[in-house]
Amino acid sequence: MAPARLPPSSPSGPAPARTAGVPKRVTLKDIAQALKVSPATISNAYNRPDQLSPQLRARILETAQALGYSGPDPLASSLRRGRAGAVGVVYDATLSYAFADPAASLFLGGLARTLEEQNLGLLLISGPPDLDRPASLSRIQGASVDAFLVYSAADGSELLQAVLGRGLPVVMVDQAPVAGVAHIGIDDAGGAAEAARHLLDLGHRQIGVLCLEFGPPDRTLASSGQPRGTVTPEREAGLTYHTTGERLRAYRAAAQAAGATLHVVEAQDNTLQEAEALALELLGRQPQITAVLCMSDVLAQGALSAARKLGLKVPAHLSVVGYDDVPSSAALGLSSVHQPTAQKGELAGRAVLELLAGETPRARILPTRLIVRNSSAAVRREPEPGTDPDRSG
Amino acid sequence: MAPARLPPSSPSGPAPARTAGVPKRVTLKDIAQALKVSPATISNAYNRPDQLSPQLRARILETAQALGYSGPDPLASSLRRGRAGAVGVVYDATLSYAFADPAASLFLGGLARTLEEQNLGLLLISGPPDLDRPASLSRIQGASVDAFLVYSAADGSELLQAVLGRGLPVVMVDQAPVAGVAHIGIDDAGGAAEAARHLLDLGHRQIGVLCLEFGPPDRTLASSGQPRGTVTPEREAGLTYHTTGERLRAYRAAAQAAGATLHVVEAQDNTLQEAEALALELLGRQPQITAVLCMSDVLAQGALSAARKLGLKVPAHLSVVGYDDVPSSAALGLSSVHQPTAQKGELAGRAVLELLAGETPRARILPTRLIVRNSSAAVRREPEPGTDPDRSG
DNA sequence: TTGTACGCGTTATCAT
DNA sequence: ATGATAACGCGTACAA
Repeated sequence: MAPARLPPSSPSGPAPARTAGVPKRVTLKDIAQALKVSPATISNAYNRPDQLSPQLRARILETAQALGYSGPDPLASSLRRGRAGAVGVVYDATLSYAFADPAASLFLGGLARTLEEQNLGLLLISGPPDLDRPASLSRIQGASVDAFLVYSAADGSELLQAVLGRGLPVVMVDQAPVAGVAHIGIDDAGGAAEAARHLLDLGHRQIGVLCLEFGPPDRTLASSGQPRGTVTPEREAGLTYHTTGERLRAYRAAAQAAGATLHVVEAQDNTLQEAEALALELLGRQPQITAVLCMSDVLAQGALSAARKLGLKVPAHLSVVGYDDVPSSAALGLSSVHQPTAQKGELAGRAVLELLAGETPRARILPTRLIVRNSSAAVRREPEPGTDPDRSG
Repeated sequence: MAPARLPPSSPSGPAPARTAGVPKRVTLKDIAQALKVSPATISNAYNRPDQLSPQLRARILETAQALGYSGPDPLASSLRRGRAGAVGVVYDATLSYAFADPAASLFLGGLARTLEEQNLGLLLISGPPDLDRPASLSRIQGASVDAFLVYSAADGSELLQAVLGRGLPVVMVDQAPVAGVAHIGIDDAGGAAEAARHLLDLGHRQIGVLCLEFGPPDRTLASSGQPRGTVTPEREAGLTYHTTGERLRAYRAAAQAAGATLHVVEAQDNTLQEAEALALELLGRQPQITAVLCMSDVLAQGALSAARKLGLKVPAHLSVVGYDDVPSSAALGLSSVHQPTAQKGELAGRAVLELLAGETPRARILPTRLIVRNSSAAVRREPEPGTDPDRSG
């Protein structure tokens, strides 16, 4: 049967070639034959109009239209030229999660803007739908791209290996540096330390920490009797997400210096819903907590939501500090660590372009800084924290 | 000079072939020659392991590794197989704007999830960086894809024409239906009508409307003396974004039926910042407004932000209703029209898959429904609206 | 200004 | 289980 091709439904377009038995695809050669011209001339008509008499070119375009030929096949063209015209963007998580984070979107936007300049497309390649590694790997091996950009993959991830194995130019973003690979990142630790010190300076000493994922999901955890998000030593041993590690270590160092106690839980998904559930559980279990450090604004927004459900006023009863400073956080009055997310995307794009041009981009670490809004305040000096009737809500 | 290829920096990998003058790329044929085997066998070693003695396959993989061959070239493979392994996603706006909307992200996430099942990649193709139509068009013509998905393009957009011109399967989402083209959408008008009636039922009769873009930017507006966002008859004549049109007409019909007055402004960008600025201007100019209808939650969040800056309490002084019901809106307590955004993406993906399989997907219009939260309330019966001291802030 | 010839790297088919 | 051959659709020297 005919392949899944819709007829050109533009009312203006003439009908495609004659229906001669097999609906064979029209190619450049067909046009050449129809016009008794060389294929090269047809090619030139599309790619180098200056090599052609305008009139011949007009005739060519015309009969091409008439025969239903819509220009050189991009695939064949790419093969011949040796450039795919696209950059592969690899995430070590399902795309649906990637897209759930506004920060990721911002980054991709910046990246796209830069790559568009050179007419490069963005081929999105996500991590495992669940745990289907092989499928992801084959998607990497089969990607028609000129370069790769790896974003937030776990240290030593198979995806990373697969990408490196392709032997194409690679730029890594928000990852542990790998020797010989271009690299763009932010000052994760600096921002985290600033956030932690901010809360410590406000007098908080019992601080909850909502972490991003430590690493790929650990199935063994599901069966343990512990509440979701519990950070066991085993779990912490699998701390392979660079960003999570950097931030957590910085939180801890600051807390230790101030003699404060951290209550750390891990959000398996970077979603508002997950964060809300975790925060509810954590605050219920540890009512002495007066502040929450969050590794993303999405998590922080979940914490805000949990606070509201518990009847806790922010920042009077509970301080919340996020990370990323996504646009909606300004509207929410959320204190957060700002990072130049879109710029990070642009720089990553530049790095790709430089690599493609044979240059060697230098590694860049972008600055972070805390933006204080209305979600953080000095700890309340109460007679008996924990017996506050407000907290029973 | 050597092309922009990074050396395989994995410490375990052996060095790539000998450095014999030209760093010519190793191909399947090279492996075949090195092993004195047929190219077909090498191909089989990668694609059909069962057609091979395990030992021969092992030898092949081994020398491939030694020679720095990382498997069949995806481009050549695609050319030969006749499938590009990717779907082109076309936006009629810069990707950076596309990504700025959480709803768009959600949609893409759902889409990606579905396409991943068939190992199809997502090739993102955005509209003009500014007004550089030709570049966008060439990106469409040069995209190595098996199908296209067009999302929110203007009616009759050149991008749309270019896509249709490729003769590939096409799915359109959130667009005016085009005969013969698969189509997924939502009940834009129904949701908008519900939102409007909600405010009207609450007694609001002076309602601001923050619209999404009417169509591609109109340069002539910039020089006119009118405030940004003003909806002139000329501008409204260029109302080519289907979603905007559907929603606006529904708002108007409902308002007219209730004898209410609408104050319509157009946000040229779907961003919180733009919406905030527009809302500030609008509420300053028309203080009698008691409610704002917004065509997206991003715009609504901007309106909330503006209200705060004006010292207006929501919903006591001002009601705000959004559209899309993105995740963060729940945390903000924003009343909004919910649409099954992620599901829309999945269905769009299904439609693409069906088209690729030679089937004809049926058009689907997904339902919308208003979610009432805390940003909308009955209009205040005040002695003199407009003289309220609170509003002078 | 136009044509010729070849190669890009792979895979399907059919044979052995 | 393995091999030979012919496409796939196009771009580019180079020659005419």
